[in-house]
Amino acid sequence: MKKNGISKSVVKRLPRYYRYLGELLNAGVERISSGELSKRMNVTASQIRQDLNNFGGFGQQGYGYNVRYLREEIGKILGLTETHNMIIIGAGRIGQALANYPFDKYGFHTIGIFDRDPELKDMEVKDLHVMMNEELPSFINSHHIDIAILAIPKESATEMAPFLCENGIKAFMNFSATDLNGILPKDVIVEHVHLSESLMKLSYNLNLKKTDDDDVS
Amino acid sequence: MKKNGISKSVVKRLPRYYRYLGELLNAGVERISSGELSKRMNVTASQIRQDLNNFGGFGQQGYGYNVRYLREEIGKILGLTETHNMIIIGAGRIGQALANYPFDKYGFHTIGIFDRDPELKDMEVKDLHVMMNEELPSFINSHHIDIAILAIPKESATEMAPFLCENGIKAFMNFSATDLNGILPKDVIVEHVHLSESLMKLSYNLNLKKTDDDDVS
DNA sequence: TAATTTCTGTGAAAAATTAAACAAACACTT
DNA sequence: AAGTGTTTGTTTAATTTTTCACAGAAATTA
Repeated sequence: MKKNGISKSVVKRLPRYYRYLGELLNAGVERISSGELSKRMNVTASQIRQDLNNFGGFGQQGYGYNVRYLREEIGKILGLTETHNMIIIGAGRIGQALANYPFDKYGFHTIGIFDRDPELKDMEVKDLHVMMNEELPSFINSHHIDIAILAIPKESATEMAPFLCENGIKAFMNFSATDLNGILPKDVIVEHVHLSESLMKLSYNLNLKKTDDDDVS
Repeated sequence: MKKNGISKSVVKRLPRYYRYLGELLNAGVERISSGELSKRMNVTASQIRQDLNNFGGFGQQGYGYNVRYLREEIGKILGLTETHNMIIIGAGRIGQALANYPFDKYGFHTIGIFDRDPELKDMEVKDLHVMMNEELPSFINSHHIDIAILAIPKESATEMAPFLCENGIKAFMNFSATDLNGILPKDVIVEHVHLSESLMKLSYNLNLKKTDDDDVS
């Protein structure tokens, strides 16, 4: 559950703090108290203070937190001070959409997009040209890749992920409907985006509300 | 945190059980014990049994769980026995990708896709034609819509979401970089997919590993 | 500059989540 | 048909997460 003393629950909340602080900064807000931030974010002030104090004391009694400074510090914690190179595996609609998504804003740069379908070879996606999977090893070898985004079906993903690991990839953002369980070295990092499962959660809550409403009537 | 006695943590795991059971079913596995499933899923057998027993006793001592039956029951709990109609707001790359995503497999049908850009009007997306936002109220009124997928920037989302609520939408899958905090009726359900934040979590873990590795050397 | 207010950092309490343990129920074997 | 082994449902314990509470530090005010 924990790694390096920081719990997953805390880490999950950091990007959200980062986002809210960015919005405050844009709005010209210079300082903010945990109490005020808690109101905006709908969490307890105590949780904000506890979360931040996992990494150090960024605030000052009687003053609160300096928005710009705190945001920068969280950025450092999240590793956003350095840029990350990414490749996208799969040049279908999802892959293309992700290639055009403004991840660059946070230093995540897509520098290659790959597919196995020869029909797609050289197709222009954003400012890139689709390459073939065969070209992956040499491309990975000649560029520093931090993250591979898997925008392919699960059958391909279970095949490609270990292959990519063998070629040096250490982190994945996985859009396929599999957990890649047991097929990757344990030090490889995977972040899952399971879209169907998000919808199922939504469906559960809809279902629940319907039942509750029925009870009332 | 809880609603109807079932905790969010449990609900979050249900779709994953559902997925694994589907795979087992496809593999022709008729029955499974919590112990065996726990090995495959990398969770404790105790947690599986606890989770399931929130909804009833689906297993049998000395036998385990019937895969098909358990999957069906979880499907019922998740509300997958009935179909859900969805509309997609935003016909950009993300919207188009989602329109073509195989959500139908689980009963989620996209029956309309909308944009505000007149250039996109009538553009064909999957088997649909892009409609203009102005047509939303009448469309919602004449169709039963369960879920609206927000595939638009945050500025548009904060504008469209309340508007859609006024027109009867009760649930959102939100891809924009906002929580829609405080602008929606409290009974409206929102499921967020924050792609940038997923990458930030990944970045955090990469950063952490790098630091750990440095410590070792 | 003294008084008052604000607000953090932190230790302790409460709540929630996860894991362990085991009795009872059933399946399977001989 | 009795005995053995398996596996659930459930209670109890451990752990984790969240909230509470407040001393003390700094800012602001008078």
